Amino acid sequence: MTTVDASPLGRKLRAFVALSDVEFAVLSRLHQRRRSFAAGHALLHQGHSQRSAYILASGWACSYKTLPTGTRQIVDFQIPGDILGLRSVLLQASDHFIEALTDIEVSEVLPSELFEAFRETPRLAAAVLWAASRDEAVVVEHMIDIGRRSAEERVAHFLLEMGFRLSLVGLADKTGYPCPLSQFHLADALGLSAVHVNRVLRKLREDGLVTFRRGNVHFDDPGGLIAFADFDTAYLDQERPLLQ
Amino acid sequence: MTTVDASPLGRKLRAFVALSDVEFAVLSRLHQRRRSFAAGHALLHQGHSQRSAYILASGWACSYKTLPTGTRQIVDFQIPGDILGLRSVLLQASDHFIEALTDIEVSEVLPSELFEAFRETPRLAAAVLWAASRDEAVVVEHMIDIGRRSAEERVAHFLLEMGFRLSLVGLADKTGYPCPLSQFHLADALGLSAVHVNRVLRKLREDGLVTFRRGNVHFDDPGGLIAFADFDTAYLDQERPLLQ
DNA sequence: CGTTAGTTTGATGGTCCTCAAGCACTGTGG
DNA sequence: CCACAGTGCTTGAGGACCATCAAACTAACG
Repeated sequence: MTTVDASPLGRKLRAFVALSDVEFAVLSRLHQRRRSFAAGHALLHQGHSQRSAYILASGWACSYKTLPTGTRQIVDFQIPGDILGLRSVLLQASDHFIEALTDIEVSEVLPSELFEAFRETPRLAAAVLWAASRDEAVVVEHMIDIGRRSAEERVAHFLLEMGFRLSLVGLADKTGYPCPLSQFHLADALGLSAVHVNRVLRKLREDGLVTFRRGNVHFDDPGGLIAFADFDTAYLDQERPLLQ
Repeated sequence: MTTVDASPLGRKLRAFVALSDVEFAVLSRLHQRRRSFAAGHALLHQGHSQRSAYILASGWACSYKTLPTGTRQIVDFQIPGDILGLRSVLLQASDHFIEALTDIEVSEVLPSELFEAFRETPRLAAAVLWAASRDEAVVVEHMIDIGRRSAEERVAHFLLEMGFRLSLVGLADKTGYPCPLSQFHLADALGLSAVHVNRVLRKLREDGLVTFRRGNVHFDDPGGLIAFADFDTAYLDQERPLLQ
């Protein structure tokens, strides 16, 4: 059972359902096939039909789509405890790319194993559906960022969101977190140009709100930043299990 | 069984799993509690904890979030066959609003019924997860629209997407479809101002690509529009059931 | 026939993009 | 030990795209 206890995914799912011993065991089995990938490795190609999903154990990844013009849109970043490629198991073909941003460790899950696990323990299916819903909520908030917030609010909101998500798996505290993203990554995620991201980061730093530098995010004025970005954790919240 | 056969949701889910008689019966049961709402009725309030999900039988709805500045971002439009408020059943509280755009008919589904259905027929859970994944793919494409496409491409892409989705439930053909949206709706969905939407629609009409007027979308040059918008149906596709 | 919601068009300006060039840091090979 | 390249960061100048403000117009409806 320690395997699951130690896994970020187990921790996440337990926030939604109180998992029984049997369900724990089934979840453990999904963690069997451990693999490592180097930074830059593509786990999933747009347009290919896909065999596996992955549970991210350590490192950062990102999912993105590309346009014929060569620009790309990063849809979301994945951190430990997140499931990679769930959608591409269920849909016919992958409609996006997934790439390791750092060296990562994952558990590979075959579609058959996933469906078999659902068949055995429907509550686990509900829990995975919950996790997928939460991911969608993140994507939606991301869309609000791009559609209706100014560049400055957008960057502030995004840095806070990643901080909150990382803190749920013990990878951030209130002062900040290590962050492997370049300004180009931020630009591609937030629908901005890298040049403008740079200017915005400078502004936020000069205003004493947040410092993004040398692979680290430091919240200089957490309260001020939260107020400025209108950051509300409701869409990320998980206070107590919903299903007993 | 005719109930399910006739329901747009049944049609949608059968594209993913070949449903057995038992699964059909469970799905029928979810359609029992039929209700009607008038245009403008709010089915779901941001911040409230939610009791029910709804399966949309007829009419249009939309989900959106609001910002303190008073602006709003429409996340997606729902058409017959779509599930409303699934996320708010699973997450603690609703993080968005859902509103009827036209008079609508829905089947109300209580969370307990949904979980019970999952327990009885895990394949139905997988099918619902598939439907949720597809909805997320739509939201993601929507994000690409806002983040990386010009206003003109964005409007063109959106009109094509709705056409394709509607055609899957028999509410559109290649020449166009009836559409209850105002230019304000388009603006709120696409991250534009209503004034600019108007100018873009005029341009698309003058270029002979598509006409949006008096509650109707008419594709004047479907091929040209698809090319212009770089529209690829991959993310919406459902050619054959994945699970036999 | 007044009211209201939605559409259309014009004028002005701000946000953010693009292009361009210089800087800082890191690792590599001569 | 020092070019040198590569990657990412920084700053400037000019301009495009789209927002905002404002006002007239149309259609529907009581």
